[in-house]
Amino acid sequence: MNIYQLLAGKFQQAIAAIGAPEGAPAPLTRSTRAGFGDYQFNGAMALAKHFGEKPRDIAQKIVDAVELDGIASQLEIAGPGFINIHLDEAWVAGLVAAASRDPRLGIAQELAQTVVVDYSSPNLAKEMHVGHLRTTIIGDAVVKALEFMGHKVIRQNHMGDWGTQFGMLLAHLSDKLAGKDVAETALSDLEVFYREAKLRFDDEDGFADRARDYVVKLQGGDAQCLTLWQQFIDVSIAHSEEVYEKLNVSLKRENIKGESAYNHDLANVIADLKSQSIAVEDQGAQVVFLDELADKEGNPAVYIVQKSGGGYLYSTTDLAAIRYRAGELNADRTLILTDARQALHFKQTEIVARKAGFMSPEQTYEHCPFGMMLGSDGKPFKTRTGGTVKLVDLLDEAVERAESLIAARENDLSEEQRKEVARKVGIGSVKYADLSKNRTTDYMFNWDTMLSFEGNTAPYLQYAVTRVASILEKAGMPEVTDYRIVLDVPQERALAIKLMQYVEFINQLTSDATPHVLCTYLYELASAFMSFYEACPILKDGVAQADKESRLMLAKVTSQTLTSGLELLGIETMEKM
RNA sequence: GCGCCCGUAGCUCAGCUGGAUAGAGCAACGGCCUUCUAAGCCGUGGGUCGCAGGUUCGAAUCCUGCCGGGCGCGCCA
Repeated sequence: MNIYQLLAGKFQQAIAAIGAPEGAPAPLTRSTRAGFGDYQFNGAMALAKHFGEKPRDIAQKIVDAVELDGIASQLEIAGPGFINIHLDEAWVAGLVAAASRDPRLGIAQELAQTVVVDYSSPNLAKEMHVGHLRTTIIGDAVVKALEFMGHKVIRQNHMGDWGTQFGMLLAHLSDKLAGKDVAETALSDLEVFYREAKLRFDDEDGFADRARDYVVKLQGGDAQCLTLWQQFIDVSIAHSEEVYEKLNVSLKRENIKGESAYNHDLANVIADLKSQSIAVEDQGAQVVFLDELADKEGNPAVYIVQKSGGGYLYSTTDLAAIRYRAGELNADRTLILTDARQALHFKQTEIVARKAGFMSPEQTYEHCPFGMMLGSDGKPFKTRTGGTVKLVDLLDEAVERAESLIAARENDLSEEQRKEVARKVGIGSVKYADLSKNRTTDYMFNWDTMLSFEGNTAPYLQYAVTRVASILEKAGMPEVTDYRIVLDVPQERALAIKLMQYVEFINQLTSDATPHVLCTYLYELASAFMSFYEACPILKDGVAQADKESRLMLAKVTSQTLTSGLELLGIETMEKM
């Protein structure tokens, strides 16, 4: 059950019934203040203008027309014409009871769309670094939420496995091989290997030319080059899989659709663009002039699709990818998670793709940009010496820090349990700190804040889960699940309504690719539970049996909802901490 | 020069499809553990929503112009 959708539909009908014009806005929101009911309908003021009547009179007509018998216990008109909706407690109690018997918590799946999500996409020439964290975990939360809502999701890890840098790496690799295996030839540290190659590329006579030769041979399909390249890629992929494993991210090898996968189609893309006269030659290169993005003097923006030497660019690859996703995969939506600096590129790419008919008008292409991770000084996050921070190092440090914090606390965890809790808390903290912020802007990375175990953090939510788990374990939840739920105490009522709003936030997450809205919701839910926990004893002496049963059900649904939500975010929970 | 994003409490951040008295957390201060895990709960103080106009019944939210910061703009990805 989606309360918001239900109410929105009812009010749509109501304003239509009193003669509102088609398409008149029907603004419904969750109330911001306890005194204003649970939801509020704010459409009366605008309609009053249309009808030339007093807003409160219109509000009254809407109240008379809307059919909420058994759903709302009270509708009140307040202020200039707000309609405050107080939900009927028995009705809400019924919803909670139904949710408690349903693994999906009473949430219906939507009409399935096919959604391609392009995320993570590390450059295989180097190790994954902190810059890959956001795309990887935001993307993973988005795909999990989409799947939860019943959509067909195609994960695509658009790995950078095919650029000019590979010529450089292959040249360096072939020198170092001398009969040895690729894996043991310094690929254990990709970062060092890359630096060595880059150094030679920049300084060593003749090396750059050999590197370029390798690119040509590789793109031309030279068997020996491809073999070396494949071995290199394998080692590199194994490295990213290790990171995904640590991160509890669902990307698998079969989700890889790297740049190399489109190599065979790049010439076709150019030929197509030329035959449609979309791409034209300019200074030896093939370019598209975009009048849509012209400057004030009317100079069109220039979008290069093929270099003057005949080489292809990432624009070419992205166009091929669009054609594949829209054509072969029939994607209704394509979501691309990259940093905000590429916004212009994707805007241009979409314009060109649509001109060329690579996707139909109803298919969407959604670039979901995000800001950079900054250090406490407000500058890009770097190591003390100014180097790039490897993702594995960051994650290992998180676990270590969590471990020492746990060790300093009193608990009866075994050594093994403590390690496990430290891992879940450490990784969860890093992920949650990132996921809980609006992705569009840069954000400050701070160990102390994310691991402080207070406030809107992963540990707070994980702790809430253990508290519920502890009660449920002590109560030894019986099979009978048709307990009646009563919502007499304010904290019970607030918790119940919060529980039933889960789906509203998942919907927002999937439509906007914004996991932080789910984080905010889960934090509010956990807070509502904590307040309930303090105010409403469950297993203590003197609690009436009816209250005990009802509260146990509330606790159970809370546990399921928190666990489900954290699962979508890729954050692990535990029984004890 | 042009374009995109951002500016909200001391700090970190929500809120931005226009709605009532702008919210959290941290930090500060005051309460609550012989009772379901105090990694918690309850409470107090703290704001020219960068500035100035405009639109409207109503603006942190939409529009315009400034100021400040970040990023991007023909052969890297």
